[in-house]
Amino acid sequence: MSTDGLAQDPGSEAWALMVRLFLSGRPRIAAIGQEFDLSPMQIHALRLLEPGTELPMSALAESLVCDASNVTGIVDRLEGRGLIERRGAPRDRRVKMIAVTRRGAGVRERLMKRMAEPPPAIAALPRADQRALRDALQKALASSS
Amino acid sequence: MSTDGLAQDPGSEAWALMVRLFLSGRPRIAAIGQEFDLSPMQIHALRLLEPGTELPMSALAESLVCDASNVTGIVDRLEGRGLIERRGAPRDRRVKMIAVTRRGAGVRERLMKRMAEPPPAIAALPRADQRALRDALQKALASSS
DNA sequence: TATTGTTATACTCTATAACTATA
DNA sequence: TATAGTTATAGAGTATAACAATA
Repeated sequence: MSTDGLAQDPGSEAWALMVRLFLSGRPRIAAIGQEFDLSPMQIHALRLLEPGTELPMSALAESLVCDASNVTGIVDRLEGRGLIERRGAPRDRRVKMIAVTRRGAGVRERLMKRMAEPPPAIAALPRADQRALRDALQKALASSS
Repeated sequence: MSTDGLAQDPGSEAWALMVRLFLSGRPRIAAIGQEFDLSPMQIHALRLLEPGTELPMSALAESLVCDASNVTGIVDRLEGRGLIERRGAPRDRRVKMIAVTRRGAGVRERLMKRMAEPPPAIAALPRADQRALRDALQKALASSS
């Protein structure tokens, strides 16, 4: 007789806890988005555009894991607010390179700083536990990426 | 001279790694949704409706962290597919209780099982690290919830 | 011919406000 | 009058298909 049929091994248990942590953090993410008046996808796109670099629309679509046709609208709205801009590519006149504007870079930096703040559940954890968490995650991501 | 201005303390570093893990896992979540032809919010709603229990629309709205007006549509679509049903409440004829149907319970169980599978990065981790991860997360969530 | 980005279309999620039927 | 849920509306994300310009 199992209890609820889930979470047998420590890996699954850890994963279930991470999902819970993220679901409970949804309001916080939404609130940060409202602070900057940016939708989740706009945040995601801005995050990908490091100042001083350019990305073609196609690369943006791939990183955002959505169809290229959606990127047109996402870029339109960010460009409409002066946060990013479309530039022509030197070799191929079909492609458009996307880059943050100076204003966009400022917004991006403040936004990234807010997003980087760990949620209360993590921040309140004793340093030893934070380190254990960090080390295990570092190991996990080192192997996959 | 700092490296990139972020991730000073272990808590922030751990959080940044978790965000990375979740962002890299987006395609996987999207793929699971497609398998079942369910949108993220439909998945979330189905997850909340444990078989044998009922929830009023208002409770669903609160748990989904969205306006009550949205729940009407989300419930409409799940009900249209026969996965959940609206029932009258005994005392107050204004409220509608939501519950999974027998078919919905079957879909829900298969769905939850797929979602519970940890991503490769976690699954490939040595058991000792999985346990360290689980224990730290357990501690974090115990204090906040 | 093939590819990059756009447009057109249709569906889902989102919030706000106005509405109904109860209480 | 207050509350539970609905409807109306408008904006944003989503995929598919058709299209223009360029390769």
